[in-house]
Amino acid sequence: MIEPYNPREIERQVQQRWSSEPGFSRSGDSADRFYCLSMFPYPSGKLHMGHMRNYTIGDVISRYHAMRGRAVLQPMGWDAFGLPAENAAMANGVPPAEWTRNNIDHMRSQLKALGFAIDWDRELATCEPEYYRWNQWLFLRLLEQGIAYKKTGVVNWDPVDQTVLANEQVIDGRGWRTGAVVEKREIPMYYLRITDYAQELLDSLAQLDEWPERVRTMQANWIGRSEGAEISFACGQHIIKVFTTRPDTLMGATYMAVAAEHPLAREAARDNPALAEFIAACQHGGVSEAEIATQEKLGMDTGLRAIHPLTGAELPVWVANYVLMGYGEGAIMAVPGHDERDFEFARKYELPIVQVITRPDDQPYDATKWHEDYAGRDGRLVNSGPHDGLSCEQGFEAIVADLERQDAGRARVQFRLRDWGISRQRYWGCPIPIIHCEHCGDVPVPDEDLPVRLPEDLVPDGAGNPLARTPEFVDCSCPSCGRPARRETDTMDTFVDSSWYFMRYPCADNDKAMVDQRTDDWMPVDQYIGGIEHAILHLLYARFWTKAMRDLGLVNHDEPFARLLTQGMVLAETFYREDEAGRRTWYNPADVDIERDDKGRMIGAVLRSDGNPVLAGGIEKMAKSKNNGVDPQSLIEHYGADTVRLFSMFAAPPEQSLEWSDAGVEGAWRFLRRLWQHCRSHALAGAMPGARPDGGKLAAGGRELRRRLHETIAKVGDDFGRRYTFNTAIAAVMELSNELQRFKPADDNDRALCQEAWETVVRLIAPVTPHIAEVLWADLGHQGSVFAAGWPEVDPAALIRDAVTVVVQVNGKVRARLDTEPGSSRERLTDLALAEDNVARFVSGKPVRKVIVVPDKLVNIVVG
RNA sequence: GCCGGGGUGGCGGAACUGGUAGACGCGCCGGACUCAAAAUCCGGUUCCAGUGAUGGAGUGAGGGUUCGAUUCCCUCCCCCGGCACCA
Repeated sequence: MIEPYNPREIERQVQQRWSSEPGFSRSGDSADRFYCLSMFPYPSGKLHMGHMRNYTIGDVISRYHAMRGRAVLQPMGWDAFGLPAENAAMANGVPPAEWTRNNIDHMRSQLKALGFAIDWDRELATCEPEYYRWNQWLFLRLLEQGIAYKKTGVVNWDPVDQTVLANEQVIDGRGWRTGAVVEKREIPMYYLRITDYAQELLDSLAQLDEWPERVRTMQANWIGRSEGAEISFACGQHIIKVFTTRPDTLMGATYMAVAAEHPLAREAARDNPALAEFIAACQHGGVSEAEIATQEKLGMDTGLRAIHPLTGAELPVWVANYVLMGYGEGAIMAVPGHDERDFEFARKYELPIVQVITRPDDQPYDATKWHEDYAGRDGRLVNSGPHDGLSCEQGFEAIVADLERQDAGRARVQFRLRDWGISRQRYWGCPIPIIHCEHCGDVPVPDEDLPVRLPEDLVPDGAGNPLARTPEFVDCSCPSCGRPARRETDTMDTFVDSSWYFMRYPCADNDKAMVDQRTDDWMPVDQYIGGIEHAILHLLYARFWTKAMRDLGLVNHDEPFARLLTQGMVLAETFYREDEAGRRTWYNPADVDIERDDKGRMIGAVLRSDGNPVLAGGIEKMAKSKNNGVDPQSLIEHYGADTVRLFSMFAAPPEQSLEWSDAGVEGAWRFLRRLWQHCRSHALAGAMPGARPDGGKLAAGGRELRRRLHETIAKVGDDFGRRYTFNTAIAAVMELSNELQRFKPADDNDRALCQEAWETVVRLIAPVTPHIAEVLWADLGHQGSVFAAGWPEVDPAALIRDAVTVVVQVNGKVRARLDTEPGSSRERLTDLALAEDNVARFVSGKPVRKVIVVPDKLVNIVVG
């Protein structure tokens, strides 16, 4: 009698064994190292499905490489600073530190229950002084290098709460708590000169050939290198500097536009109340690019006039809300004839539009309607005086040369990328180690005084930074002159914390240095896994930080992540009811029963508790707001970790979004139970560990099974090691297992085949469902961990086929299939194909014009 | 608005280099077992026509290249991610 599959019991036992004997080597001594890193989680309270999926992917890859004999490092930590802890504090009055640490404890135990082979000795949390002191230390080094510097920046200001808001706290231009119209406000902040690295960050994307192409494209577009010219326009005593990618259209410039924050706009507003009012109005609304790009284009004439550097013509200078102070020079030369935004603006304010580039086929220029080709570079210059007739490229060169002669401009490269503002006016973050002294200015905290510790007992209330109201933190003496001084109360962007945590894991116990030799030994990360939502910011900052550390001589690699896998989101069905006012109440899918028609289509759904209907709201990302989150914890308790891991790897390839399905989990559970039953019944009949069949003595069925077995080894190894398509790997193991379960051994040689096959199935599935694999491996007669047993080898002799199926098409449509010996000649395949009745039917009476043969695969007969 | 990705049966997905569309799983239908139900096992399952052999249609829509297109090219529609202070 085989005892039933009881995951709770076996997972507990196996995890206990792993805690003393992890099953695979993590020592850093091996030359063949593999650093497998998953993005560390924000400790929000409990593990969600996205985490579960992310870390399962990492664990599968780690365990696969361990079975291949590599020393694997798979660490875990906590991205523990950030806004949600402050929000929780406001809601419950609990200090962020306490809330965060409780969450970490809970989530750590959840990760352990999932059986991830994490090296917990290296755990770190960014809110611990032992970690963030090195943020501060490196910041001071960057300050010495001039990479860190101070300037003003624009933030969202809530005039009621008197506080700076994050972009996500601005909803339709209003503060989330107060509903007050948000204003833009300029404040001093610290920046990092990531733009100094823009060219290298762009160039070295080319060496990241194991990153998804789309991530590299997004980063390249984000960095946004453009070649153009810097041009100076005289405006009274002032010079307006602009950057343009189209100096060839300079003769079409009909006005200038400056940002509302531009010094010239402010000066012009001093004695122009209407303009001052307009500039003030431009301060309303949030600072995010999406908000600015979608707002209506507005502008006002400053009354100032700039001089065109080549023609001497007077150009009106406008203030326009579509010009960004943060990009280029905060001013543009407007060429409405050939720039869509300028065209729209010029039409609206009736500014002149001049064509200076011809259209394709010399079509006439229509200044009443924008055409796509206006922005093209294929035409020739017109209305451009001496440059008429030049191509855009030649015009570019000629006009830049003119400008250089007059000292009014030069060719220049401009990046879209802006310097990284790291100051945050928030409590729960890493303090910026600066002391403000009335006499000495901004003084760095001396290294020996690091870390500047964040007080952990404060509770934010939404109105400003509580640090600023804490004299014990703020009041200090100047390190330079010793007189009373004030400590900086801004903290660092949490992207700083996450820009180097992966370099700390290898040396997490070092309290003397930020990184040491072990960091160089393990870096770069061989495989990094995380959400696609981090494709730009986090990954770009981490790349920059790595290069900055390299230039300080701290590490010797250029790029932190050799290979990147970006996982998709986890989605679930949503259900709701609507009251008379149109307000929706959302119900968790776990509490809803689905009604189906006889084809399995959903025709309705009812709430289990009251039996009344609910409406389906479509499939959406799991979120609190839609109450469609499925809790991994309850599933683990019900089915065990292996089932949940198996389903999440099986339901979709990792890069795609994953639609959660309880029925699908049930299917994964059934598979594991069948595996358990059949594998154990084989073992019970007499395990023969390590036995292998004599291939020559197998009957046709056995040979077929053995061929499938070895094909599956090759397929699964490729899927785990190269393609990372865990879903197809699992499907292949399922197919093999189904076939094996149907196979009835006739003699001892067949039983040896069964032993080989079960040992293989268990090892192939082990990275995904490690607990059941360990137990079945022991049942098959083996001592020690399945992860120490190594990955199965493909026997090439087993792969040889007796027959192949060749498809026969007539004019591209399948008309027959041939079972034939492999390696048949073109002629033989053609003859066999034409001899098929159904093929003859479609060929008869028509001349054969062509026959295409793909050996062992396909014959296509083209007739008529 | 800008940048990036996606769209295949009732559902999740497979088809890796242009060569059998729908592997595997779910759901559904039928059967076995059972006093009965659950569980389990066996069979069927893209749609339309046909008892069947088979035929026709079919990978968001439209067009193109090709002997052959889910795959390559063009136009369009819809959904999702990012947009620098969510992480």
